[in-house]
Amino acid sequence: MGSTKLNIHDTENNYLAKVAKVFSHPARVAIIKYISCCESGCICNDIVKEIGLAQPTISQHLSEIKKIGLLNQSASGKSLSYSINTEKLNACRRLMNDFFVKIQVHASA
Amino acid sequence: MGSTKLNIHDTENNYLAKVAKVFSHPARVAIIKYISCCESGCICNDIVKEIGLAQPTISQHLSEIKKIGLLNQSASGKSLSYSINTEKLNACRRLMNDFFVKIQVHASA
DNA sequence: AAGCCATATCGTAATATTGCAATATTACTA
DNA sequence: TAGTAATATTGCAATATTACGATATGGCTT
Repeated sequence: MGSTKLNIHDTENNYLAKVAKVFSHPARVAIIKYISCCESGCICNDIVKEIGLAQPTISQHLSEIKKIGLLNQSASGKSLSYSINTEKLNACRRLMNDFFVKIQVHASA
Repeated sequence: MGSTKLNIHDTENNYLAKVAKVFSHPARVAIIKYISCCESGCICNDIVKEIGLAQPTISQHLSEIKKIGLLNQSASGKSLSYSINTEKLNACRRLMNDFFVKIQVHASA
């Protein structure tokens, strides 16, 4: 008991929930915003300074965001540089928006 | 320790995370879809039969969805009838979409 | 009023998430 | 190659979430 019963739901619903979960924590929202604002990539260490959480915590959140493929990562000297994978972001935007639109259409029928 | 540090994030990020959280569980996604498909309101008991989770679990999920104002509720005989608050749904859609668009624009700049 | 049906709430067990200190790893630099 | 800076991983404590049985509540029906 206690864990989400993924098996009783269809793949589509599970995936939408998985994507939404990435945006369901304010630190991750802030991290994504911050990365998007950095011209030509964002140094990981700067995120730690910006957000106000400990380095391991940021690292953990970054890995959650990476799991759905939303980040490009590249080495930049001894640091890592992150940037938004805009294609994936667009896919997320469409996924969520299509969901809302579908609900709206059905609800208004 | 352990709990989300809401106070270090701004209201906007906290609210977006709160909204996204509603859609971050497949059962809630399924419930919202199901309600939207029912012509003129959806009997709560039918949701229980449809989704395959126990009645108290559905009730709990419904209350999470209600918390952001996404549901209209009305008595219908001895049952409750739920329907989607389409205005609120639209607001959620815009909130998420504007967020994605803003990220996209910044990331591509 | 007694019984029944639908929903909510309570209590609790199982699991997941959040956050951080300590430590490991990786990569540059002197 | 030793030292250092940046990031990841590990381990763990605190809290939150998910799920459900038991029970309470509220409204029909007879």
